[in-house]
Amino acid sequence: MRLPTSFYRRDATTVARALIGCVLVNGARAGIIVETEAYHGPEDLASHARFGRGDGTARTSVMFGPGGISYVYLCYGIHEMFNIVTGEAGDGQAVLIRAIAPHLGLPDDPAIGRGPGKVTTALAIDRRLDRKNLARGPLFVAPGPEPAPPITSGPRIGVAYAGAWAGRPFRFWWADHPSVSRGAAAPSASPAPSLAPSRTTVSTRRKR
DNA sequence: GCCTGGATTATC
DNA sequence: ATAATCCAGGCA
Repeated sequence: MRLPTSFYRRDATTVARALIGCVLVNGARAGIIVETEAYHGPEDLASHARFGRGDGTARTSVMFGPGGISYVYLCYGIHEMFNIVTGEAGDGQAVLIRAIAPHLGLPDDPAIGRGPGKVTTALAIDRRLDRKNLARGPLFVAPGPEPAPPITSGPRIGVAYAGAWAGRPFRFWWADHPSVSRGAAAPSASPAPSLAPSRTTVSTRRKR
């Protein structure tokens, strides 16, 4: 059973949240989606859609098509990123799959799909699977088992350049799940920093 | 054409 | 902290 096209033809934020707990399948391999990010249309300064639809030649033109199609691109020259186009034709939206937990055909290691580059490596997804219809073919998403998992949201990762859009809570993850790429809830597990001896180097600068 | 900078990850 | 490594956008 796979999710129907209608599932994807909704707002990116709605789809990003709804995908948590679903099963991402590529052939004989599958993982449970535990972390996603919503990217909106041209108004979203963090989105690849921010430069407009680019008349057919642009890598991102697929984002302006109807929901339910894959969008796979190369980031930093090294990592393949897997996205699913959402909304209606013309919207320019997509959801990035940032982390999966191993399910079928994968080593039972919570780190195997922890991070967007790891997701594509684990499931053997690359740019040959760009622009594929998830309603048919070996690449698709199936509904997850009930009950729905606990979901938390927060700012997207690595988009500090996006001005006001950088801080919006468009990242969703399965609360406290070990395969989430960065500090899920970390409820009160914090600090108590006081007893630490003075550090000699002051490298407190945080880039992203 | 040339330059810049990423929706990252592993390692120095 | 930074190398690895490729492509799109911006400008000349």
